[in-house]
Amino acid sequence: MIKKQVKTRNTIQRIKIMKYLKSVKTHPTAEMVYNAVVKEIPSITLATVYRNLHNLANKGKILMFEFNKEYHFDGDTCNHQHCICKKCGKITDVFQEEISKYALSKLRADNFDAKCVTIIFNGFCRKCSGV
Amino acid sequence: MIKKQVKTRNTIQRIKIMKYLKSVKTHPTAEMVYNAVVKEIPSITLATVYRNLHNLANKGKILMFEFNKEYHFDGDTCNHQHCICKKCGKITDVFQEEISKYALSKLRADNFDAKCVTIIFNGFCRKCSGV
DNA sequence: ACTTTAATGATAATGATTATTAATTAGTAA
DNA sequence: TTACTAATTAATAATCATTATCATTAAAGT
Repeated sequence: MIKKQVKTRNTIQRIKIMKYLKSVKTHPTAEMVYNAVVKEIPSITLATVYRNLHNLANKGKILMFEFNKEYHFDGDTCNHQHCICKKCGKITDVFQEEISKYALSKLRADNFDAKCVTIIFNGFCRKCSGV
Repeated sequence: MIKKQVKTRNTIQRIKIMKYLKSVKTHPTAEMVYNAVVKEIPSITLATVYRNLHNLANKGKILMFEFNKEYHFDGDTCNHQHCICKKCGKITDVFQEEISKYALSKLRADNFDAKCVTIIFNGFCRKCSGV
């Protein structure tokens, strides 16, 4: 059960991508990340952005979730939750760790070793709830 | 705020799709639903399956969520949770309504009108946790 | 400086989902 | 029963986010 540690390299591409995600409070898609980073590294390609985002997510350095057939990335790996508006798709953060903690502590699933919980509130944002 | 009620029709395609989802405890993709239903209605197409699945999900008659770039459907709309194995992708059900109830009741989000919660436990199933 | 191999850039390929459109058909009313 | 209307279908093409391929480049250790 010894997992061979593939050593990673801190390329400027990866560093810039990471830095961008940390600087932002949104939940950008790969393309949005690309649009931001390409300003600093004109030669970077979308494929490289995807590669690095997956790499970072696998290492647990960023979060990744799917919505509307797109991956969204989050530089904040602290235990938080999301609200997604069913109408406009806007994603906002909720920082209530007790909700995740409760879920994990109450889970009774003998055949499953839960590492973390994804909690998404589905509903309507202020702007869309009156429609 | 009067939403025009588009009247739907109970086509045999829709009925068979619904019946299949109710008969199963898995979380099939559109293609899996197609493979099952095409045995009874050989002329049905994948596009029709997609159309109906979206239709049923929009009406709240089935649940729908994304995983591994695919939509998964669930004929059970009761408040339950899911466990997804990070390794093999297996999805299993958890029926602990109190977890969802707690999350919804504790949520403090002034600008968001939450209708329901999606709770997904990420980890490893028995078979994969020993690897 | 030299070596190793992870990572990149360029590009093609993949594959789930959606759009289009003419033909059907469920549901309703005559 | 028959006719009517619009929802739905089957067939098919198109979309587009993501992934694969591969020759080249460049981190990071020696």
